[in-house]
Amino acid sequence: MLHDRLGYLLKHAQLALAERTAKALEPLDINGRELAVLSVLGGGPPQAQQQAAAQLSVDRTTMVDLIDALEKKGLVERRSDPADRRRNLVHLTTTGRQTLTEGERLYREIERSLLTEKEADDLKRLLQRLLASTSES
Amino acid sequence: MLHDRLGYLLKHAQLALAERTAKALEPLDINGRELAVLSVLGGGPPQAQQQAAAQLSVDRTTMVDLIDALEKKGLVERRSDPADRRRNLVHLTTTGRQTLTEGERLYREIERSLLTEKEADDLKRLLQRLLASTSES
DNA sequence: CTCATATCAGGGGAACTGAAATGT
DNA sequence: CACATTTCAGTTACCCTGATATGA
Repeated sequence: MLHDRLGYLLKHAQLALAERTAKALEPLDINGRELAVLSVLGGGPPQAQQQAAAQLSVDRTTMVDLIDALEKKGLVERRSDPADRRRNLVHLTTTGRQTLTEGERLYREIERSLLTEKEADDLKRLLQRLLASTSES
Repeated sequence: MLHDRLGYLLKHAQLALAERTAKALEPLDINGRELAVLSVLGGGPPQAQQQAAAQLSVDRTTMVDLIDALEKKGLVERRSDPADRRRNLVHLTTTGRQTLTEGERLYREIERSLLTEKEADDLKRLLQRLLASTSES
């Protein structure tokens, strides 16, 4: 049976969740990836792009485009780091912070509507196991 | 915490597994997607392309390219259905069948090396739950 | 005429490589 | 000089839309 395959299930679960998330975030004019970027940037002091990229495991050049899009929407601002002017510290604007807060709320709502809390915890634990397992060997 | 997010975990677990699978299947000159196609085609009587595409949830035009690649490698053959000449019934060649058997063996080996049997079962069950949940609402 | 199947041309979005510009 | 950060140009792989040819 095909639906027994981990590869198939992972791919389609990811696609379905991404689509669902995109639809829910439409009113905020962002998608799930952009929310994740906002989340990383808003979680602490402003970071350089590459640091944020590393946390999200996205390519440095992909991060340029992501920040471009968020900046165009007025959600973040690049400001060159006075201590090291090679770096752009990415700050959230006031709107960006509001969008982050509301987006996180909507995202949590989606997760809760799809799985029980225990199921979600179990699933995350197993996925982390799988990730660790693939990366170590 | 970012690594708490289902979206992140699903995406990266899927990528990591696909990469791992591709590497393991390299000796057979196929990747995980192609193995999945062989698996669907080899699981019963020869099917038309669109039927196979539906089972894999891939686009009909994507299936054309997938079959093209497998045919070029000598693993499958298109033969027009005598009963309905619009259709191409896709047959596995002898080599294709051997590749499928060996590929399935390697794939099961990967799954077993990453997770215990119980973990894999739990994970698959939860992913199926998630998929069902996203598609119904 | 209608519908179904397969194919092809083209485009969008994501991700990467390699090189350049700038600064430490 | 070597190295780090960002940016850009170009490429690749993937999946889709829309049109066409063929046949039921």
